[in-house]
Amino acid sequence: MRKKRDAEGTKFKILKCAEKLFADKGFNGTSIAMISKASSLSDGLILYHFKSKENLYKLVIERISAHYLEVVTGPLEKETSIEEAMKTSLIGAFNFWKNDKTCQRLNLWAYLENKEDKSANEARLVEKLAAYFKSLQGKGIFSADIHPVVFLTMIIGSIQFWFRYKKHFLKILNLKQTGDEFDNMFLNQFALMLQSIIYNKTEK
Amino acid sequence: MRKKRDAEGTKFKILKCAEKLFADKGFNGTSIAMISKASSLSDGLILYHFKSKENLYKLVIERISAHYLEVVTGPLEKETSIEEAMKTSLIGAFNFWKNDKTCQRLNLWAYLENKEDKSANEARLVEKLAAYFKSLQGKGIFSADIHPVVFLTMIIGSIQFWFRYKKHFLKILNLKQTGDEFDNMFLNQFALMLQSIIYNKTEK
Amino acid sequence: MRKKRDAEGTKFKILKCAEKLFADKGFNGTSIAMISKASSLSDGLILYHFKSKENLYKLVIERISAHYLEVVTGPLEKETSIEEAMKTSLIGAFNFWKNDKTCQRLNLWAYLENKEDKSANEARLVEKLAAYFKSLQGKGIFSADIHPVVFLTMIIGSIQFWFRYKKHFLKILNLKQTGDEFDNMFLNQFALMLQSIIYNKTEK
Amino acid sequence: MRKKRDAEGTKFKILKCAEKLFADKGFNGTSIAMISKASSLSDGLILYHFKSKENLYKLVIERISAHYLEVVTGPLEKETSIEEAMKTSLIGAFNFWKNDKTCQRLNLWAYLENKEDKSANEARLVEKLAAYFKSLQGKGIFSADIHPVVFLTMIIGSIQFWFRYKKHFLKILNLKQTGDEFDNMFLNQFALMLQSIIYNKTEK
DNA sequence: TATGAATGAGGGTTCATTCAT
DNA sequence: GATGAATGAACCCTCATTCAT
Repeated sequence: MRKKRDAEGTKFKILKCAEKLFADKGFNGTSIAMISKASSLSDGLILYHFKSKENLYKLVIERISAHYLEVVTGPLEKETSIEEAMKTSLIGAFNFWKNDKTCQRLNLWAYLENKEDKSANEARLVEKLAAYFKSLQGKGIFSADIHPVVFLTMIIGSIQFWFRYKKHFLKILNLKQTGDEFDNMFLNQFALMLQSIIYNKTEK
Repeated sequence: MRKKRDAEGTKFKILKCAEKLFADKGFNGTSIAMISKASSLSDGLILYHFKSKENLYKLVIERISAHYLEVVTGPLEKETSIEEAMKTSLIGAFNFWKNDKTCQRLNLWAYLENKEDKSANEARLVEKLAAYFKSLQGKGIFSADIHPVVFLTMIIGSIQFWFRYKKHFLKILNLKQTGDEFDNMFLNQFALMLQSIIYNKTEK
Repeated sequence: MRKKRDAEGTKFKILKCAEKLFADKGFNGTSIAMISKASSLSDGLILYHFKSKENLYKLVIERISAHYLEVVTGPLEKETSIEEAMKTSLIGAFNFWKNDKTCQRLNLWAYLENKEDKSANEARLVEKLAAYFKSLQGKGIFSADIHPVVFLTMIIGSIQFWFRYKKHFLKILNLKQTGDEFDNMFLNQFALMLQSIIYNKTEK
Repeated sequence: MRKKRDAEGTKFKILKCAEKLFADKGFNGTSIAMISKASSLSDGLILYHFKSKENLYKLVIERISAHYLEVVTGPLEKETSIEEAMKTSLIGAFNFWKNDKTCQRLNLWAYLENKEDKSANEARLVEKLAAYFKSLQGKGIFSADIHPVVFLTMIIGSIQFWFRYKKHFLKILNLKQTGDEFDNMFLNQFALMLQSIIYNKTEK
């Protein structure tokens, strides 16, 4: 049953299946056979198109980090008012990580497996976010004493940690809330804390 | 060739080598052969002492999480003044993660590889930290409106994220500071932000 | 080195080599490496085609028991006179076990290694043979008092035992006959004994 | 917890445990570790006493075949009347194989694993049984035309086959009898068949 | 005698990769 | 482009055996 020849379509299919599996099981935990099974293609074809497993992985990471860059920094550009943009960004970032486990997991895998994206994407992401915080500081929203990377760290680090630990919190502390209720609670209270930082600074 | 007969010593050696390798390459990325090579012992001996790779891994995680529990919650118990304890804890936690990459990486691997610690240690850690924050709230330091897990998330999440991204920040933003200077900057500014939260709340 | 591409041929080759080795050394005594060596193929290929050693074994047994079923029960169907069929069957069964050690050994191994054929072949064999004896009883050849399985046991058990012990008999009793002479002697005298049973019953 | 030193007792214990395991799982299916676990002794001690697994196996087989010789030929010696002895022997042999699976299985294993007892025991067994049948022929019970080994084969072969297949017969033919009822049926009808041989011959 | 730590070979199996088709 | 047969290395694990204690 030879499949009809559609190189681009085939490559895309492989990339998507590989992306899902790599996100789920990492590089070592994913075999070519798994990908070929998931994509209903042959082992040989995957390596024909991508040369090696290593290379396929690299391309998956590149694709996702380009996506990541776009999704995270996109909303920052079309800002309206500062407070609005801030809130939108926070909620946007939160929901992005809430919905897209794949991206976060791939990044973590890449971090651990020492296969972090050497492409320009990550650099551009950090630069854009740093520039964004700097612009907020320029407008007097945040204290200029605080380095943008510290804000960045606090916001992204907290959100990512939240999604990694929320299920443990629920279980260990035996809380009765649903996942969404718990998420909303976190988001509201975290926003409050951020505001308390902003206002405190501006009052000075 | 050599046949030393020191079961406890051998087991410890294996545990340490396994710990390092698991932290570095994860469970799937570490083979028994790697551990045996690193410890200059035979493959068979590792499984003789630890029954299975899975079991060895479990013991490594148990050891490290007991250590983690002690290091993180230890300082909280012998508190002097609240502010002092708070600061000590923050610096303690920061330095712990600064010096002990192993622990953090093992946790991350466990998260990704779906091998999270089912032992009581993690539960106890979260419980203790949550109780600690609750006590601070009871003393009016923090607003009782904020759930302890939110503080917890913000503090631990930020610190862990910092150590994951600081090298990228330095490189991408082309900063000239040394690693230590950069760490101190972060720590000071992060402490400041935390204080701004505390004072803001107490002023209300 | 050589990469012939003949999946069916390869599978057959593996099956034959495995059959011989399993018959010779049993399931536990046969390693994949032995089979791959005997068939001049790689270890991996055997498991590629047969999924697991266990499954390969199952297929070997299935093949041989289908063959066994056909060889043993085939002659019963095209019966001419009863005595003729009886004799033909006896000689047929005797010669089958004389020539095909593989089948008997595989059955014995399966018995000892607790891997007895769960397929329908053995059941059908026993059913057919039992039905055959029953038909002989219906025609008044054998006493209806004797359960078919008792005849069956006596005939098959004796023949199989013969081939297991004949070489010991020859050696221990220091007999000078050739193997074939010895076999013929047994077959003739055994047939005589069977007849004595038949006639005795029919005279009643 | 060093055990008290009792070399003979230890060796016996090992032999008994090994015997049971070898009977159950064969040579390849039994490991030193299994034996050491079953006997609550250390791996090392087993090889200290028996030099090698191969040697232990040989000794187990020797022991059991000596036992076999005694049990099977013992009753033949103290014969009273011929018919009595004949019947007693048949029932004796039947019950021996019914109760002592170990012995039968060890012999089968040895046959398949090409480790058959090269000692004098088997030779003596065959000789004695052959002599016994010859004596019956001398007394006119059996036709002198039939070679003793043919009788021997028919009796022992049938009984052994019975115990190997009775459970299959019950299952395949969907019979409702208990195991003991089924055994009794076989024994009675088999004895009847033997008598029909004897009488037929003597009538001539 | 007795233990159990230590080894190295080999067990079945998975896997990335190659290549004839 | 696409398949899947074929390979060989590495995987975890079991094992008989050795030997320090």
